[in-house]
Amino acid sequence: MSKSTVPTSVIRRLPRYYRFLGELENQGALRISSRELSERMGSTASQIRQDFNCFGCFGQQGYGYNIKELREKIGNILGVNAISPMILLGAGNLGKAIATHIDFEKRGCRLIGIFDSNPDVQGRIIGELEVKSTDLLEEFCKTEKPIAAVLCIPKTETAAAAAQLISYGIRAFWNFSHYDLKFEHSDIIVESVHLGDSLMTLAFGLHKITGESDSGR
Amino acid sequence: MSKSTVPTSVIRRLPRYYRFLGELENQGALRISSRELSERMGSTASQIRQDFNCFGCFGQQGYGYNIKELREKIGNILGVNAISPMILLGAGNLGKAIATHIDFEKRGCRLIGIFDSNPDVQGRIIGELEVKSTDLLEEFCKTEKPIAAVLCIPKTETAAAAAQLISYGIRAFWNFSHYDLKFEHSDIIVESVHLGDSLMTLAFGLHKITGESDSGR
DNA sequence: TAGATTGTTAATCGATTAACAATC
DNA sequence: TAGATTGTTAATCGATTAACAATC
Repeated sequence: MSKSTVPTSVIRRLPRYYRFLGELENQGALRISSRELSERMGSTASQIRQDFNCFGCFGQQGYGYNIKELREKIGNILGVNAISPMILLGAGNLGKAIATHIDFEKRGCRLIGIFDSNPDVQGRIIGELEVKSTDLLEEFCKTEKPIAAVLCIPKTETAAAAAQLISYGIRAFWNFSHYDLKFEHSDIIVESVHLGDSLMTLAFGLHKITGESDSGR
Repeated sequence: MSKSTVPTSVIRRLPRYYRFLGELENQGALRISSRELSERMGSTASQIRQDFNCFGCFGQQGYGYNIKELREKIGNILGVNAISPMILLGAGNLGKAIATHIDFEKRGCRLIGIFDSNPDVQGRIIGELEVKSTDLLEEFCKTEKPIAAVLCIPKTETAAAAAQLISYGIRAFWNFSHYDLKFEHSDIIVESVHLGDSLMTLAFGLHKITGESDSGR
């Protein structure tokens, strides 16, 4: 029975809590206080307690938090056990890397199909999946009912592909294309990873270090 | 002569402005008002004017902003012309994808070396670079003086590798490992891309859609 | 019980939005 | 000039931090 709406800022921190708690559990730790966790994670004890309280009372006064229990609860909130079937579009370098590098199962997802419009890559095996033609998408979605799609396709194709996928029942996108997906009046979920923007942010920092010479005044 | 300190929230929006302005320029548009840009980008005109004013006065009352000029100015702030030499560690699936998929040059960076500790991948060509042994790192850094490093290495190796690289003169990291790099008392720049966390955030949204059945009560 | 640490309210801080005078 | 739109200040909103009573 979660509080009405949990702020996105809190939700974005949950996977990180989950990771840190996992490590602590592996190290054999049983309990942790918000203060100690805050020191390890570089945040404040106050924020940690506030965050957890969005979902109910996980701790015990005078004791702290039970690591195993807390981790499980956060896992349940994130839905790591409610596996969602996903497909991936675009078996280029990036698509291949995502498909092989990410442990979908650990994160509440399962990759059940990979598609590419390029006949040259169709038929190749990535992980345990054979790359299929995008012509088979509609039929596949009808029978296998994936709920989300990873988009590793060029910017120019993204809008059309997303629209098509929605008509096939896809409700969420993990978007790696440089196109800014937006669906104003619908409940489609979009999680975008703009690698180019991320690198530019880094470049800005570098520029500040190095470029004390230029500066157009 | 930029204002004392620009908030990170603003800096993170700059690459996106840069992208949208690039598209407008390609479409042949000459000027744009903060209102029109806000509608295209899904933000507010107020925010756009505030953001730009962190760096000085880019527009003209009654007219709006000159697209070409504005884009150039943002590009200069981001440092897209002040090329920083970078190296990449870890030529696995992800490292290979980053090296080939990202246009570093467009974003103020140049990839000048790829390194991997695994002899099996050493010697392979990725893009235009040959994967080198990590044994050659120190010597390479001495002569080529890269300033930043992309980390596509396993979590367990990240802390040690980062410390080593800093001793070789590296000042910034584009971190794809699942390890949370932190350098409390130094001016090292870290831009982390936690793909796993990103997927989990998506999974949370999916869980909310699908999992109306369970919910611990 | 006394000490520790939570849950929760209140205070602060920063970021976003609104408003409007300045000005092209 | 009149209309449009910025630059900038003020108001609002949300998120973070501090404080402390509740309680294990």
